[in-house]
Amino acid sequence: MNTASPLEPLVRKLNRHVALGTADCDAIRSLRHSVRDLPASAYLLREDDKPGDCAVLLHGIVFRQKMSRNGARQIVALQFPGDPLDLQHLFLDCADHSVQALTDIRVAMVPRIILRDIAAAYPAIARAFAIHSEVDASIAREWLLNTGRRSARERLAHLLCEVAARLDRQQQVSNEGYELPMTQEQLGDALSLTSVHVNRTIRSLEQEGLISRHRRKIFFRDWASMREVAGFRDSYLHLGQQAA
Amino acid sequence: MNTASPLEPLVRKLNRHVALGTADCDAIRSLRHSVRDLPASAYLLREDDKPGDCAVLLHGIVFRQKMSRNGARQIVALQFPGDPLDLQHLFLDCADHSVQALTDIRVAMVPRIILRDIAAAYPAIARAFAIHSEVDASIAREWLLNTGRRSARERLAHLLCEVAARLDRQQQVSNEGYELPMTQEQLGDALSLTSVHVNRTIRSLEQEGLISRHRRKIFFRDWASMREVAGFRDSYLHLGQQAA
DNA sequence: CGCCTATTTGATAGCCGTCAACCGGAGTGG
DNA sequence: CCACTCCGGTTGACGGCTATCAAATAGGCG
Repeated sequence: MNTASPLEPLVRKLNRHVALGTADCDAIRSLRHSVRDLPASAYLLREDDKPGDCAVLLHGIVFRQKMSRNGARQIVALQFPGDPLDLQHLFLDCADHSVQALTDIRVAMVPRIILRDIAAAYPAIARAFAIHSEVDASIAREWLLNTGRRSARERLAHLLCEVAARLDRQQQVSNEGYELPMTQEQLGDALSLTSVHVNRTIRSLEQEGLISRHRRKIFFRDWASMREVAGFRDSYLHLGQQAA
Repeated sequence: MNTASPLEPLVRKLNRHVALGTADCDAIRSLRHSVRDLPASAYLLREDDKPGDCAVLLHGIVFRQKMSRNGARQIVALQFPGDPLDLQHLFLDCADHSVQALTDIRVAMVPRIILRDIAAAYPAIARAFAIHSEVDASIAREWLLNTGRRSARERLAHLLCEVAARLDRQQQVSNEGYELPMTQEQLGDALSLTSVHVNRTIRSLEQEGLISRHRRKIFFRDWASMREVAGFRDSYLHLGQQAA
């Protein structure tokens, strides 16, 4: 078994929801690809461009964004290691949003056709891709609820809970804290707030003892209260499920 | 060729983006299903429930919604005739949102397994499903931008443009008007506004001569200005594309 | 140490929500 | 045929959450 493949994070992520066989896993590990390192704020894809190769995130954080005509930016999704970044455009020939590195990242570039082919050849992998897309869509719907119907305070708390829950699965949340390398302006763009208001809000959470911060690391001092403030229920992340 | 199948709207919709062969089309038309009529506001699926059979919308309009803990509702998607309504949950065993009839509707219920099987057996159909899901996800991202970064006026205009564009494809937009059978409260829930503010906003669009209304029918008096006000670009609907 | 970016803080303004009342049309029943 | 009812639409007054503008502080990196 070839566990040394750079694509191992993808295998782990896909295995989260579907029980892939060894043949499936090995097929993924053997995908033709090239590893590439990119600096923070590099673009992987720009809106209106034609999607090319598909990137799989191996290390770092990536965000998806759209711009309104008057220049306001909206971050519409965050992606973490193991996430395939181009399932959204696998069969479309025009990108409807941009994909950009939040931190320095490492990705594996896989030719589009290869990804399509492997899905066609391995039904379990096709299903894993489908589930991944479904969960991504579910998160987008929750974000819609978040920006549309929750106050700034709830919104911020909810995002912090979501990131913790998603990172937790990857053992990247140590005890009670994790690093969220987003500027307050980026947080604002994800939450549809201004950076000024993000600052006031995060500060109020801190002063009430719900979280504490050191550099860009965030510590949950009172996890229960945070979930309560956010109204956070993790069912939309579909974490528990092992195949359907 | 069995063009009399009730599932013809689904064939037409899937054919929009992929060139399906006759065998594919006939396979869809022959799907085991039962047609059912439901009254407005009937639930097709409730959040937290286990998804059962998959519904295909044949006639009428359906919306997807989520509720925040304090009872605020957010409509996260609209679906029109031909849309499969359960691709979002095809491989998930817990619904993350509710699906409800906006108008009286007619649906075709297809067993989940049958839908999965046909996708596995006919690659072109699997691709059509994937594309449909990708477009749905793209629309969700645009809604996120819409509620997050646009003013009430822009938001409303954008929704009106989107519905017109999506209905137009089905020749349900006569000349310059179409019926949008949503109450202002429902519009508010889709736009993250209150019904009061929807009223003021729609009224101002009307007084400026951009639209006119008669009952629930909306007429575009000045299509160009509407698009301009909304900052509407239809590329996110991926309408033009014929296969990838 | 100096520059640059990110964070923090204060004052002010405005969009939209909230509350409350009234209107108007469609269906119902007398 | 008309009164009643009910739901949705309309309107006004007021308030609050968040944006905007501006400036000072802090932190990271050369």
